[in-house]
Amino acid sequence: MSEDFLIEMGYAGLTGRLKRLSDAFMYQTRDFYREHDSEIEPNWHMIFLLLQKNETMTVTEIADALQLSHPAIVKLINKMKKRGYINSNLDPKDNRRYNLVLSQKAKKELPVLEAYWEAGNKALEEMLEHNTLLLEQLEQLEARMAEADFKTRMDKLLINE
Amino acid sequence: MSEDFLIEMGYAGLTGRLKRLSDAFMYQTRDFYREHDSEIEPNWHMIFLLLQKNETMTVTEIADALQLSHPAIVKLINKMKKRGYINSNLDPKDNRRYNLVLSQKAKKELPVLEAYWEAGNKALEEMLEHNTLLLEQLEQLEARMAEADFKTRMDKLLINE
DNA sequence: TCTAAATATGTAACTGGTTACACAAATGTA
DNA sequence: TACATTTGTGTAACCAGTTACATATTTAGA
Repeated sequence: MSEDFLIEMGYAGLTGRLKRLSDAFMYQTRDFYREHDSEIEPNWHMIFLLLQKNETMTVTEIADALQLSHPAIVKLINKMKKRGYINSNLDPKDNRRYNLVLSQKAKKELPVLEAYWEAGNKALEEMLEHNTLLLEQLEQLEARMAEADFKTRMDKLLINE
Repeated sequence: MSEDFLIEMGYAGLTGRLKRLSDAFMYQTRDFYREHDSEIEPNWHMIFLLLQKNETMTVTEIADALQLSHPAIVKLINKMKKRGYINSNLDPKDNRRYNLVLSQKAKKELPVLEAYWEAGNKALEEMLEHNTLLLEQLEQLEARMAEADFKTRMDKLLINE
C-alpha cells in the first residue's frame, strides 16, 4: 500500500501536493524565524526584495509584481507597518496613493535577514539538487495557466466528452 | 522589467509560486463546480476516491493517507456529512472510531462527478503537455523534504555561513 | 467645466489549512 | 486488576489567501 495517496492519484493529486508543499515551506519558515527570535514573517521576504530593488512602491504596484490580489498586500503591509518595518507616505501628487518604503529599522536588520535568506536559498538549491528543472516546469505550467486557465480547459474538455 | 517578480526571484520565489498555483487551481475548481450547479467542493475529490477504493475509513486513516492534519479532515468530513455525502457509523469494536462511508446520494452522483474529474485530469495533462516531468520533480522535492525538512536545512546552512 | 469612468485603497465575509489543547476509549504493564 | 500511556476525535484560535463591496481621488470626454 502506498504511503501517499495524493501521489498515487497522479494528475488529480497535483493541486493538493502543491498546497501541501507550499504550506510546509511556509510553516517551517515561520518556525525558523521564531526560533531565531525574529519578528519577521515568511512572505515579507518578497516585499523586502521588491522595496530594496525599487525604493518605493504602492500597494497596487506590489500586487501586480507579485500577482496577488491587492487585499492580500494590504494585509501584509499593515502588519509590516505595525511592526515598524515599512513607512507609508501619502503621494503629494496623487492623494489616493501611498508610497511605501522600508523603514530605518528594516534597513538596519537587513544584514541579518540576508543571512537567513541566503540559508533559505541554499537549502532550496540543495533540495532541488542544484538544478532548475522544477522551476522550469513550474514556469511552463504558469504560462499554460496564463494562456487558458484550468476552469476554461475543464469546461471545454467536458463538453467534448 | 519582468512581469512576475516571484519568477525573477529564482529559488526564493518557489514557495510563493507553489501557493499561488495551488490557490488558482482551487478557486477555479470551485467556480467550475458552482457553475455546474454542483454542491461538491474542490478537495472532496480525494475523499471520494479514497472511500471508493477502501469502502470505509476513519478520520485518522484519511489524514494519514493524504498526509494532512486530522483537524483538516474533520472539517472536510463534517461538511460532507452535513451535505449528505458521507455516513458515519460508530465502530462497534472500538467506540473511539467512526467508520466513514459514501452515502447513497454520493454513489448516485458518482457518474456525473467522474465526468468532471475526467475533464480535470485531461485539462491537467494538457497543461503539463502530456508528460510527467513536473510530477516527478515534485516527488523528488517531497522526498527531500521527508529526509530533512526545510527548516532543519536552513539551520544547518546558517551555522556554516 | 461638469460628470462619468477608472484607479487606489480599504473592509467584510469566506476558505482551507495549521498547532495546541481537551477528553474519552482502548491498550499495555506492574 | 488498576493505572499510565496511547490513540481517535473534536474544538479553539490563528494564518494567508480569495471575492465582493465601499469610498475617495483622479482622469477623460461631451
